Amino acid sequence: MKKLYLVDGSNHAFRVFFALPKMTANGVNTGALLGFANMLKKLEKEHSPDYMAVVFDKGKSFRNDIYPEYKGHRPDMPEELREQWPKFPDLVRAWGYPCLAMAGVEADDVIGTFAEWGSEELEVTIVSGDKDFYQLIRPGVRILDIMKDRIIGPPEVVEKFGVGPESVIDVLAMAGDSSDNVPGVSGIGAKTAAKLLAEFGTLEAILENAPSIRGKRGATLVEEADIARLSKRLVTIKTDVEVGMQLDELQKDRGDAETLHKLFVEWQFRTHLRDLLESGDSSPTSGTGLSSDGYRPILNRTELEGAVAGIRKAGKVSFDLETTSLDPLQATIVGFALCWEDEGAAYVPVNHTVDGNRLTPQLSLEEAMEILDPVLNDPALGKMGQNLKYDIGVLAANGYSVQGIESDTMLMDYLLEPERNRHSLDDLALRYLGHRMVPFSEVIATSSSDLFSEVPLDKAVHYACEDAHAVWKLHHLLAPRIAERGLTELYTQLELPVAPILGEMEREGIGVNREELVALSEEFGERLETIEARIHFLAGRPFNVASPKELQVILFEERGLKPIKKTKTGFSTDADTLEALSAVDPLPGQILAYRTLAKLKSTYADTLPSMIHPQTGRIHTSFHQAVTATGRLSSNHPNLQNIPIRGEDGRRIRSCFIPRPGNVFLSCDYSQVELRVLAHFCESGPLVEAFRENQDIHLRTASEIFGLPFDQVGPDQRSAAKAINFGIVYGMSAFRLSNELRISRKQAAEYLDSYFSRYPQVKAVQAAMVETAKSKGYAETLWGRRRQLAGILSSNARERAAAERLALNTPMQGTGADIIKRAMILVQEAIQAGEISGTLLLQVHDELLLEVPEGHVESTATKVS
DNA sequence: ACGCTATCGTAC
DNA sequence: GACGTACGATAGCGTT
Repeated sequence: MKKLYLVDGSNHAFRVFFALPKMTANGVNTGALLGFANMLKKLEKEHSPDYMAVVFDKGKSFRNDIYPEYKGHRPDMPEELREQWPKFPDLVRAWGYPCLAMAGVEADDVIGTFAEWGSEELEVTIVSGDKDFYQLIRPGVRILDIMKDRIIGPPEVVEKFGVGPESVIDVLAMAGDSSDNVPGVSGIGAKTAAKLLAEFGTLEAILENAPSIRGKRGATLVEEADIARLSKRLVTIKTDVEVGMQLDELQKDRGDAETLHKLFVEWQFRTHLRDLLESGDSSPTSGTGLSSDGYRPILNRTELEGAVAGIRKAGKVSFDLETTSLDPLQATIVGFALCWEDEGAAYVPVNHTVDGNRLTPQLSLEEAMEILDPVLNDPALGKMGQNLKYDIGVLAANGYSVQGIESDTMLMDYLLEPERNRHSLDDLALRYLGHRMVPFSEVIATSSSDLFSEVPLDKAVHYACEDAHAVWKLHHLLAPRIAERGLTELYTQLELPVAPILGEMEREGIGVNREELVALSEEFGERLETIEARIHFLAGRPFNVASPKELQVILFEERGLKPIKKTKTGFSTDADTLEALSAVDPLPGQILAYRTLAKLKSTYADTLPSMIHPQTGRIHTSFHQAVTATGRLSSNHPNLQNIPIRGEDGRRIRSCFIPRPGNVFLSCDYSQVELRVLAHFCESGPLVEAFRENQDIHLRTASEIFGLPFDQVGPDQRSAAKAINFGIVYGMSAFRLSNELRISRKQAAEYLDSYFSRYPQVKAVQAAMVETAKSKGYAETLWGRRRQLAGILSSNARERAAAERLALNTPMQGTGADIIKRAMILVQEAIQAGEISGTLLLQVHDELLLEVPEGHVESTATKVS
């Protein structure tokens, strides 16, 4: 039997809107549309309908004529959804399904009519979460709640209403419906209605026999008989609407792949785009995609010189290196992809091989660079790429330099949407160009080894040219958007210059004492064994101390300790909890000691030696410039931004980092950079004064809050003030402060009140930041770096509060990040100009670590600061 | 065997 | 529930 699916469009639009977090693409709300598209896809995939229609409501219906208050209590449609409303039919139609909305009736009635028609010869499924539809259930008609993956048939109806589908209307008529504002009979709910129906059979019979029903209920039924009959008319779904369509028209047509493609690009629906492009319905070159027509190899000097002439004429070029490794220190350059025009690109192989033998003909790296080097080093010729830090790094490792860096598409996308976690070229091409790039894995699969140098030349040309081509297109698409949003200075003066500096720091690496780390690992291992034995003894049996799950059993079941807080899956055993429990039991303290050592051993002492580069003998971290939502850098493999500093054993890890002989580490850090930023925003007041007069900032805060002169502030008061200062940066609540300081919530609230009364400018600045975020939809730093705040207008208080904290924190953390990036550029310029001696090694958010020749420390330190 | 999530802990 | 930004280790569970 063929299957007919009738989708309640309005119902799903609302449900997905509330179910999904708010989303925007280019400032336009798209969350509900994405949810709807996901629903359609799921329906197709899991149910493969033969016939289908999507039905929406359209204005008021005949029910408002018979009862003006019908659906009268409904709040207005949220603006974010209203904005998306007209686009649902566009989506459905482009997808290929019929989409209806009829004036005068509701979607329910149209669906009811189709269901009536179809029930004879088709298996009808009504896709909705609305219980009103239960009345239509019968053999051949069922309900699907696709969001809960639930199919509703007669048994489920009985479970919900206590009656079969044939009596659902009567139950609804008596019980009413508060969301639709159907009155029903006073004092009767679904339970009572079902009981009455069981006794009398139908609503009419109940109303006829109402005078004989004892008590208040009988009287009410007599009084409200007309209301019950009205309610019945309201809840009864019509099944005889003049829809002006035939059943066989409810079929999927070929759809409009081009429109669908356009919509998906506009709304940035990546997975749907990928599906669409993979299904082959839309030619990959259609729309804004990329054409591979003009991709060509360059195999000799004459052709490369021709290309250079083209580049000089164009004034700019996008380039991409193909290599054999992601590590610039190990990578062999295999070829150059170049693009200097809207259509077409070229690939210059320099180290391609066929089964290990050098391919002929092709230029050597030296020959190619003879011709390309003048281009790469001509500051007047703009160079653009994707993550140029890498390409420049590889060139640098091979002794070549690059000048005239004009654009990096990864950094552009990062400035446009810093909260995104993917800024890869594949992702950008899909989002902005609607183009699916050939994945590297697919290209490499055509080679006998996993080296790009072994990839057949035609495949290599296509892959490499596509990268350079996509960068060229993306640059021209995104550069105006950067300018529109006032991000040009941030982009050209901050992010672009920082990238090659990060590359240099990565290649420079940092020295470590391998033997010392290994010795520490051994020592920690022995101490861990001792502690573990003690823990097992105290627990009375052995168990996996590293398992929070097992630990929960030991602490909260076997030892009967009182849990302090919960996690998603059980009771928390985190450090705060263990510390609190250690007052009443010796075991938690030992667990804490175990955890601390285990962390130091596994994360640092064991791992760092394996990160030592085989060629340089140093550790080369990766700095990432397009990861954090605020503009900070991140570091991994290993993360050198979280090397321990607190605690004796932690400091021993840190001391394993060593400068080169004859050099010393010079660490230059900002003091309270984020509070300084806040002071800058405040313009005046005690915070500004404190920094101007170079006071101990926490001491000053304590003195203000507690109304004491500096010399009478106690250490506890200073640390309370310190906690508040930290809290200010994060947008902390009184609850959290009370936890932090182990004081009552009331006391904490008093501290905060006292703080804000002494620092009214801070209060005002914070209010202004939240206000700006609410009106603009994003937070911004002093230099205009933006972070979209999706939840800032949310009706969910918790989500909104979280967004408000981001609105406070992001400008401070982000401006701090901007400031130190600026410092990195200035320091690097000074080093290059010979004004200071030394090398930048690390950036740790508010700190720059340099390696400086002994004897130059003082002068360098002075100049850096 | 591998990948994902949860929990925990390190830094600023 | 309740303080922002990261990265990474281990456990434990589900999928291939």
